[in-house]
Amino acid sequence: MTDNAPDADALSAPDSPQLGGSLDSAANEAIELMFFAYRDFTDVADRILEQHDLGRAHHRALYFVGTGQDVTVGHLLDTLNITKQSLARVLRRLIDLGLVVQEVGAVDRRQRLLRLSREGDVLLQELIEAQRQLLREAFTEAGTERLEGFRRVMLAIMNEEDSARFNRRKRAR
Amino acid sequence: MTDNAPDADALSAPDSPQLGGSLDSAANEAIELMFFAYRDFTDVADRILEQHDLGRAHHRALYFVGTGQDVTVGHLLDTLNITKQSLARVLRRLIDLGLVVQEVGAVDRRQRLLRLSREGDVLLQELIEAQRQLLREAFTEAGTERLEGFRRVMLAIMNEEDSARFNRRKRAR
DNA sequence: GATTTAAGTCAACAGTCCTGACATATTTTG
DNA sequence: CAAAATATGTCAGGACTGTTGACTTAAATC
Repeated sequence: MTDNAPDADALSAPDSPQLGGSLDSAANEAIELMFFAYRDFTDVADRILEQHDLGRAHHRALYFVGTGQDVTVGHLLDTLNITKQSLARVLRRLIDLGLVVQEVGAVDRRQRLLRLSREGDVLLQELIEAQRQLLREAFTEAGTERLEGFRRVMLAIMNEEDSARFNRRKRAR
Repeated sequence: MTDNAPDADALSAPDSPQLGGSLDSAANEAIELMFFAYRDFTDVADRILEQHDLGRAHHRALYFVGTGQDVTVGHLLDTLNITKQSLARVLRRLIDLGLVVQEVGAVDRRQRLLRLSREGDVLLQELIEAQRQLLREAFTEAGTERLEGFRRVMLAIMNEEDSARFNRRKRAR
């Protein structure tokens, strides 16, 4: 290997110049894909939430209460990465509306186990179905053989903490 | 083909029962992938923005000013889907900080053409590089052969207006 | 010259997030 | 058992981002 061999850089750098460059332009493109796709993905739920005078924060709380088991306030704080005060306002509203109910924990009576009421579940299912429909159509349009690529890349974008959380939740299903 | 042939439903329904069910569970999974991946994707930029006392709204404005050409206030309003007032506050700050500069439009003097100052470009490049790095690593981890699947699904998730906007921007690059 | 368009601004309000402090009940620990 | 730690709830107050609606100015267009 001489100093000016074309692949001298390729071996010392993390990626070959070509691959690195193509990864870069793919990443540039993906920055916009993330922005627009996420916006449209949340939009379909936002339209439903509007009719109930609820926001995204309520959606998130509703979602993780409804799809987890033995969810406590602490679990939610952990999953959502927000402060107690932020969650309290949102949870208070959901409880006052009768969408979420609390029970004193059986093993640890300091805990408040959260679960959805029937009305809460109806709303959550409506929200989930709207996003599920969008995604089903997207998978079909893109070709279901491309689903695995999408899954793996999204999983790789997640940090370790969140991918661990994701896998825990998936295992629990 | 008889009425009770196994593929009778498959042909009349949008999806076969099995495929529909597997699409549903893939979509359920994808709902969480979208949530966690987007959060971690924005987090890497948020950490940089924090150091400059800027928020996500500033990031978005900076991004579309910096990556577009002959960007006017109207274009930005259109792309970001927010109100004039919301944008005004954010843009004012960016201009006061000297990150964005305005010029009177040459063809239409009512327009204010927006562009980044050198400092604005430095910051934007720092933000883009942080997200690009995350995505490069994700692509490598997932395997670059999976990139196309990711791209196509994300594109299919976008609504028509946004995918048209995305393609216009891409063509312009 | 009248109308439309692009942009800037003002006032006011809502939702979501934050920090920090403090109270209560309950569990765990020394 | 008393002390420390934990789970939750709440108060005060501040920041950012989004909304609506109305009005002004300047320039382009009809």
